Amino acid sequence: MTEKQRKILVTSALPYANGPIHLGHLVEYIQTDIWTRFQNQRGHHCTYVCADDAHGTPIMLKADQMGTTPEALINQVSQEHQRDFAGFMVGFDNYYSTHSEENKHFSSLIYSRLRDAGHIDRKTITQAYDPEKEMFLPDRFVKGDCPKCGAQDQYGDSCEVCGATYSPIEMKNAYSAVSGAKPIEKESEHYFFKLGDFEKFLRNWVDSCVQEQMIHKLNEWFESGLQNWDISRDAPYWGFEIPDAPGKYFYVWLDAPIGYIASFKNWCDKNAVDFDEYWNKDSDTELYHFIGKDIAYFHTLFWPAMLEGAGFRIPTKVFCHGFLTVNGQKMSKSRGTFIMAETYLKHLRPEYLRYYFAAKLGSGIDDIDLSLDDFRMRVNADLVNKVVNIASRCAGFIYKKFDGQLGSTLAEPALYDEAIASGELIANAYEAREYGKAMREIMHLADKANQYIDAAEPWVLAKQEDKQQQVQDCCTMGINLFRVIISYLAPVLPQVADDTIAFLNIDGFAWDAIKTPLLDHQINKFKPLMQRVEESSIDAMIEDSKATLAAIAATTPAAPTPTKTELEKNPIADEINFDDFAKVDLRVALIAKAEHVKGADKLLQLTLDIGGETRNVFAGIKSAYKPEELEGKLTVVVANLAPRKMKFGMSEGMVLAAGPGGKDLWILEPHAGAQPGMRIM
RNA sequence: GCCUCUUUAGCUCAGUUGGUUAGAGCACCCGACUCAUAAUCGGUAGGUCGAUGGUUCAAGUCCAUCAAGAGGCACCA
Repeated sequence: MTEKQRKILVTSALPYANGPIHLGHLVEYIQTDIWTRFQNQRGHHCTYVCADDAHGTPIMLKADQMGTTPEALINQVSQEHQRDFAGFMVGFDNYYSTHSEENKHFSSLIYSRLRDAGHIDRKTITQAYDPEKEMFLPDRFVKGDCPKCGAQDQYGDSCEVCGATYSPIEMKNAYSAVSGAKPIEKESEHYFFKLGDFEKFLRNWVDSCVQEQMIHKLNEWFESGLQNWDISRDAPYWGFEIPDAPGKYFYVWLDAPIGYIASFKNWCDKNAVDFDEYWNKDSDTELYHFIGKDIAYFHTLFWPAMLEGAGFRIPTKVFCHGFLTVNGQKMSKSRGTFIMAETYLKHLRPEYLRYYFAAKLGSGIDDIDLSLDDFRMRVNADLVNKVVNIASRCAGFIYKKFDGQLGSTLAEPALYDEAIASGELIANAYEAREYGKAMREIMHLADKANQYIDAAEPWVLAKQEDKQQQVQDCCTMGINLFRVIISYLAPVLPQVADDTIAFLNIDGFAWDAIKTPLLDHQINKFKPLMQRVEESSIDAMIEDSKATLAAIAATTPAAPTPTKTELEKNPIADEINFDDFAKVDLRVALIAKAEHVKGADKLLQLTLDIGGETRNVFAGIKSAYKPEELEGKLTVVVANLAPRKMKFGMSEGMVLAAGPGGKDLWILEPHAGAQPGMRIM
């Protein structure tokens, strides 16, 4: 490599310390980890730091709810997070917490520098206040009825039903989601960061430092004007107290990105690295932040402005990625597709997901989809059937016939050169975060290798006494191609890479090492490097996910919710297509006869006329209707429901009714004019 | 409501600044092979590039409108 060694610091967004890591989070950590491993493999000095985002109202309240302290909560969550990241082989150089001395120091330092430079303003604002809990309420902790459409139980900032936005003060029947008390308005002085001071700087910065797609978004923000940013919160608040303002605390988003600095500083102190070289204003090191597109505002506006204003270096680039959908839809708890990292790891190997994400990731901000069937087939086909197979089919000959000794020449040097030559293309793709492109290129090489072995036919040669040398040579060729391919895949598959190092008896996978082929070299016995993804494992993971989430829901204390809409009590079922609906044959039915059933507490026996056919149906509506109220009326029946044998006879259909039960039960009745037997569509 | 992104073969995705018969992998079907974790190799087949208009000698590629999906709209985290 002619390139000089770069010094790079990368970060992933700090996960919030009030919940577990799920597969959506992992898109980012895996993306960043692959990039970091790639850079180091290339011989650069790339450091990857992260931390838990450990402050804010939600953590304070959750700890309160659980009867513990915020410190205890964030310590526990931090351990879980680190366990999950380690499980997915996300190799942070340092994983820290925003609740640290370093972070307190840098938060105060940056704040004071901004204040001294005149970038901090103070203003008194009116906010919702919970008189019972004696605390100010963030908008999302106020609930009530939408002032525009009247929808019940909406959040304090916007209505999910009509889409209106408003202030919690405007809501009707507002209540605190914390205590249930009626919030009052209360004034308080807040501290503001004057983002507008940096507009010119930011407009400049943006052009070179974010993806093209993000520039549109940022321009939109510029057009609508940069507003001052409220960076203070009143006690009680879980965070750092503002140095010159007792009772005021830094808003969690002020100290969160500073956590990048703090985590790095913590690592520098432990490893005797020069912190200033990386963070001084004139630093020539590189700094990259990998983030989700949802937090772009903070990382592309507030964050560079804060750094600029406080005299630190600014990020080289901010890389945004999209969100994860599962089977084409948002992750869903009821569908079992809201999969926690921990749950995944109980059933599947982390590298499967690392590869699948890599195969789908590009440099853009598009969402990526985890299609579980595709996941299984893709991983099996690419990694097991293609890549690992190369070693598997060559190693046996080398080990059995030649004592594990590779030959002294490459049978097909042109093919090897071609594989080496594509390294540049692959490296460029990794560098540009076009992992999908890199994976395609690598798989193309794997195809070439399998084609080569097929054409060389070592299994035929092996049967001929005078062709033994050719067997050794062509398998040596195959093993060398395998080594090249695994070298290219090493950032994505760290464990496979390590196992391959042991198998091939080599030092490692420095990027340029493969330029020298492995000849006259002793290798070890081949052990399967990766097993197939089984459909049953995926099914088990989904089931486990559902069970895990149900268990969590059961142990989480319900927040006070005075009123619930019908939809909240009983959410709409998963979407079906028309064909699914058409399977249900609904018919207008005339209740020809209705009578009590002897010995039944809840049932009425109905004789239904569905136009030329009568049905006997037992309906559990005795608590709400008298037989004489029903006779002669029309209703709706599911006509193709399988008959069910009941204690009192066969029930040949089901009458449709709504309501929770008891007296509150209402059967459906079509408008006048409908005729028995008509199909309802 | 405003905005961003996505929509290409059954599935998952590529398609550079608009230019000859739209590509890959997987799945399917046919054939070959048996070294390999029932892997591999060859071949066939499969698309009016979300819809409708428009610009152009020429559009998957540009413009407009519409539809579907994901997401954002900061003083929420």
